[in-house]
Amino acid sequence: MPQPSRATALIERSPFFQAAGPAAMADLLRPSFTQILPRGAVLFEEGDDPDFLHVVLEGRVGLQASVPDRGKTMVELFGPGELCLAAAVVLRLPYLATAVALTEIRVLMIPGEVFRDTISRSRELCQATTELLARHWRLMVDQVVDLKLRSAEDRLARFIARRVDEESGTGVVDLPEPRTAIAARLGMTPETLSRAFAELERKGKLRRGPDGATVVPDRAALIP
Amino acid sequence: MPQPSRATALIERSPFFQAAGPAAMADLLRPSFTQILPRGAVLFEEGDDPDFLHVVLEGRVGLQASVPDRGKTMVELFGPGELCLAAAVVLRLPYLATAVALTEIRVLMIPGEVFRDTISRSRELCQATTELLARHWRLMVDQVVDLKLRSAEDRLARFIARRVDEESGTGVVDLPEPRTAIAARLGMTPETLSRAFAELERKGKLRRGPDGATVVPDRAALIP
DNA sequence: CGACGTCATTGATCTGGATCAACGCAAGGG
DNA sequence: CCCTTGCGTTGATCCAGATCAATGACGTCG
Repeated sequence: MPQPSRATALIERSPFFQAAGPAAMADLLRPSFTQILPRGAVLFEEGDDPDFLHVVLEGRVGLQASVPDRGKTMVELFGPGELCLAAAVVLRLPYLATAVALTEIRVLMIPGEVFRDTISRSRELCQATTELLARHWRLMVDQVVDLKLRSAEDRLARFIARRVDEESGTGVVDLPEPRTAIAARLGMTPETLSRAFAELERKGKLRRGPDGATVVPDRAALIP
Repeated sequence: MPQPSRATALIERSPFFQAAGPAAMADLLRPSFTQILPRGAVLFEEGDDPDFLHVVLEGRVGLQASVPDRGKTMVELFGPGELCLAAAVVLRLPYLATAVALTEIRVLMIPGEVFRDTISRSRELCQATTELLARHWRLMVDQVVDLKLRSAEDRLARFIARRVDEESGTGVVDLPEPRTAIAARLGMTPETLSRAFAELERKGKLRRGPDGATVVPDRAALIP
């Protein structure tokens, strides 16, 4: 059995598993396992049936949607502690997007059947799921508002500011996912992303750290 | 008691109340009431606490978000049978958008406390809510993909096509909400919306009916 | 009934970001 | 060690859609 202790340590903190309660959590974890996948690996593809609920333990996963003739975009990025695509699993409906590992990742795989069974036994888990989906809905609302009302530069600034919170404290953020993925998530081309970075640096809102790391001198100045 | 029969008739069909089951439905409806509001009325405002869960019975409600200095957009439109903003009610968190009546409307008002109590008593209702939110999340994903990958004209075409389904059958769609609201929902200006309509008519994908109604000769030809 | 405010349409112009095109530079791979 | 191959950056140009401006079509109210 590959390090169940590390997996639980990471997810115990997450508000979702907190709300689900220890009993349901144990039920979910018993038949689950973790997997390590290289950058570029595909967790599942558009049209697949949702056999597993994936919980990101390390690295980043991107949810990629595509439209024939019009290319692909990144709908959402998931980091450590986040579950991707509860929606499809809950609805027992095929995924409508593809999940790709944007870095090397460690994921917890919870069998879909187990998740659905546990939901219909545990009231806490059901409510935790409801709240999780409610939060996810709000995130998508934010993204829609961003796309409709904010400029490319503002979108990038806010994206980085959110990462500062997550890694709370030091103004050093790392953006381990490829630029193309960030650009797609923010609804712009890699070229525009590159220019937005340059502009934020020029304005002193950002500095380029020693390795590739991004340094935010003043988080408040970043959010427009 | 103001026509409870008409209210139930309308919502009994909705997949949400179907899934919730008759018992939970009755619990929800007993302390609820309907209200009739004129176009332009505000159901709740950004920052308000969610005291009610609103179910649209007739007319259209728009969910409007605003960003200081950058104006407002319409995040989503809700029609008959749809519940707006389960998310805030579930999370007991202030609304992050404003709901406006885009036409004269009839809404069912379910007290937030009642909804939350019933959820924690009825497994079916909890699961129905989870599935509702999962579907809503998917709708927002669709909207994000639309905004990122499709042209203004395509977005309008798809918007109308969806209405054809809802009113299934005749190719006559009515768009009772003001053009400005549709434009905002689709992420474009009223001017661009107007030109998109003109272009679809020019291509024969749309015809202007006797009154202001929109006629779709061939739904399949509309979806790009 | 006429004045006015609101909203849709149409035309002319402007611009943010896309597209097209090099180029630099690290990481494999022979 | 050199030669790919794939990203990210930078520069030049283009275009979908925004913005600005004017006109028309209704309702509503004095």
